[in-house]
Amino acid sequence: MADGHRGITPQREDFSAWYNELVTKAGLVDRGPVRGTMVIRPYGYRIWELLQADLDERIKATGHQNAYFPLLIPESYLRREAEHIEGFAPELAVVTHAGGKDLDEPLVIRPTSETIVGEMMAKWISSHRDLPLLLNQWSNVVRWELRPRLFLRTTEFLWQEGHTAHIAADDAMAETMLALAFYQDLATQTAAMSPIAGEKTPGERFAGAERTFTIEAMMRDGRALQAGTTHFMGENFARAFGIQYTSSAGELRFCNTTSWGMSSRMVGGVIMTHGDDRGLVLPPALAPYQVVIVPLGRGDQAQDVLPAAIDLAARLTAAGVRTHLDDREQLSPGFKFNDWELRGVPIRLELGPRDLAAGTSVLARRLGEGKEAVPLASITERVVDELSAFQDMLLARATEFRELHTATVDTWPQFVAAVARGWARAFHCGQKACEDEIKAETAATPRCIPLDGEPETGLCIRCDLPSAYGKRLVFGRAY
RNA sequence: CGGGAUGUAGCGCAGCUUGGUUAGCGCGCCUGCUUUGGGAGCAGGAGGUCGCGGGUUCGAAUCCCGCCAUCCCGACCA
Repeated sequence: MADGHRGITPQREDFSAWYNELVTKAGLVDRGPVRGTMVIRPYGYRIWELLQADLDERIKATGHQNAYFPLLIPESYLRREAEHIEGFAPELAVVTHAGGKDLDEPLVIRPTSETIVGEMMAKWISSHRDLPLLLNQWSNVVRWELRPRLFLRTTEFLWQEGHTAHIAADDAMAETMLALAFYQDLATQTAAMSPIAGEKTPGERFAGAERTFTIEAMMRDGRALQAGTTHFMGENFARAFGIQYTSSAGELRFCNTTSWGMSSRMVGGVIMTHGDDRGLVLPPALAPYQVVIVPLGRGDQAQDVLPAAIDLAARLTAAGVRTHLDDREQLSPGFKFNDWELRGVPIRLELGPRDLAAGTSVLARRLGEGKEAVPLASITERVVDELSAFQDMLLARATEFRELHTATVDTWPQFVAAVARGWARAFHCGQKACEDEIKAETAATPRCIPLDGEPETGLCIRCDLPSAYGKRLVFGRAY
């Protein structure tokens, strides 16, 4: 039935409306009572947990340890690093009243934890033997952003922040690149996104960092999403917080530090990378349910079908497949099909009297046409193969989409056209003022200096000065 | 902070211009019966301080003043 209230606004009609309707209708989130806050519902939180588990494993496997630092930070800490406070001051939430009285010193709700981690590192590090110190924390942070968007930029968000201290700048740089690889691998292998890894231009750097790196993913509206970021701080924070060690030669030296983060924004990235007009499309590695079984038939028929469905679910679960049996009696099969398509389940299995008689189950993929009857005897192997193929297909599709919407350009009109529908690879002079002009005219910003870009020189796409980075930059409109 | 819009049942909306009995509709929810291979049908039922505060009036969801909140588009940003 074509009841207008069902379904969601098509992407082409209004991408933002599509996104907002989808995240709520698919049961991922609800809005919180405070502006810009969101309640992450079980289905959405499970996706986050799967991302979290995957990344946490990568972090621990490389010698990092999890710790937890306090939510409240003395305001004075933030002021220790000049650029840092300047960058974050406008978006801080500050507690000025507690325990029934005004506080002597206001407490900042962490927007990020460099300062308090730095303070503690200074206490814990005294010798070169204490280095490197490799820490990570999973936490929430609060930033009073001007323009919230569900998952992409919420007032409070969940993330992971790595903080490390090293002897040599080289070591800290290697760490910065290692963390970038975590994100690139997570995004590619697990989220089936196809981001470009690269360095931020000086104008886009993290407040207080010497160098900032990023992975930039392309959403289906052609815009860019920063999906993970790593920072080489040099000695900036070490000097601000007194993070010093005595070297083997007996000299007192400052550490080189790094920080790096991946947030719940990534969930929004997954949605906008793969979703379509029917709803979510989840990569199997992140799908709360990889397979949903819809039993068909009722009454006497159900007496045969339901036990068979339960058995099928058990076999799939035993094979390591996250399986859900949709045994809701009051809902019709058609409703369930649409519901699970909205919720992005990669594979649906239908099991009814006709299937039981034939010894099969009908398999339907979230993308692609048609259904197929699969023998029950070999179904677990088949499902495992299908999930793997689905995961690969999504990555290939995301990569193809990104390439199709990225143009290498050498003239301003080409540039304008390219960033209107996707990304442009172009030369830039490196001047901040020139970046600003480009942004004012096209809404596009330099997303990154791609790591894998070919060495090349040319003239700035905007002002014709010589290129500053020895290769083309990726430009795009960003979230 | 600039521009635009909206606040009426869990959700989506109508009613407001031209004030007037118990404030409606669709979806959802509850009960019963019938249904179930692509968003089921019928019958009955529950659910509302009409965002908040003033004002005008015999009478305000409706008119006037003020306030608050949220959403969308920009600037800021993971």
